[in-house]
Amino acid sequence: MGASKSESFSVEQNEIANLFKALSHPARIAIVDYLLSVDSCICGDIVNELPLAQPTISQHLKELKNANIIKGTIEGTAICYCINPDTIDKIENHFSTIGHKLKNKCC
Amino acid sequence: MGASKSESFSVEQNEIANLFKALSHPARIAIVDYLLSVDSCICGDIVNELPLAQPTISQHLKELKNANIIKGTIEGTAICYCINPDTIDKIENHFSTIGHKLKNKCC
DNA sequence: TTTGTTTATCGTAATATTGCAATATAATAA
DNA sequence: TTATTATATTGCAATATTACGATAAACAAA
Repeated sequence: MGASKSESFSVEQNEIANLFKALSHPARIAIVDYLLSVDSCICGDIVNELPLAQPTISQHLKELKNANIIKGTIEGTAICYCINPDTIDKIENHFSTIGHKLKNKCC
Repeated sequence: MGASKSESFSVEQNEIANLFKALSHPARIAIVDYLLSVDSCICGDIVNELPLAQPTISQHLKELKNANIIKGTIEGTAICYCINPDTIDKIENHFSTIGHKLKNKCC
């Protein structure tokens, strides 16, 4: 035992939990912050922006890509990453729904 | 090696990552879902609602409490948990900010 | 007091995550 | 072709998370 009992929960609950898991590390938050801070989507210097080794950043980028939080397209020799607005919308909607449900309660 | 290099990132980045970490497990999403589904905040039967042992649920509740996502107040012999709207607001604002930043870009 | 009920903590095994050196891959430039 | 540059993958050690049985703590009821 020790593994997450994900099969005991709904597909939706697992999906949203996986989205949050992708954002649950400060390095990945920093990557998202950086992608938002540059004007265009053309990047390829994330490695120089973060205090982590290249393989580590590559791994974090992979997790963000798997969760559909960022998209990467090949741009010559570099890869151009940018944020996937659809996924951001999805998370926004999740919290907007929670917010509405909370208004019908007192706490 | 192995441990997260959280000290390399900003306080804000660590804070928001910790919020997401608290929500990055389907059991904790299920707990939040359940708290939203009951009409009042009076609960104490979460253990019967989830397919996990009581110590495991107690541990998940503790993590949600530490992240300020839920609040617990003693209600006689049971404990009454409810969602902390301030923290939900905080996360909503985070994504609303991201949404606005994204509108100034093309992807 | 004793009993039952509810929640928390301890201890531990199974599993997952994190970080990086070494290496591989892919594409361009010389 | 041979560099050079950018990114990905592999392998592994360190650490963190997850789950739960056993047990404790707190408290109301009998």
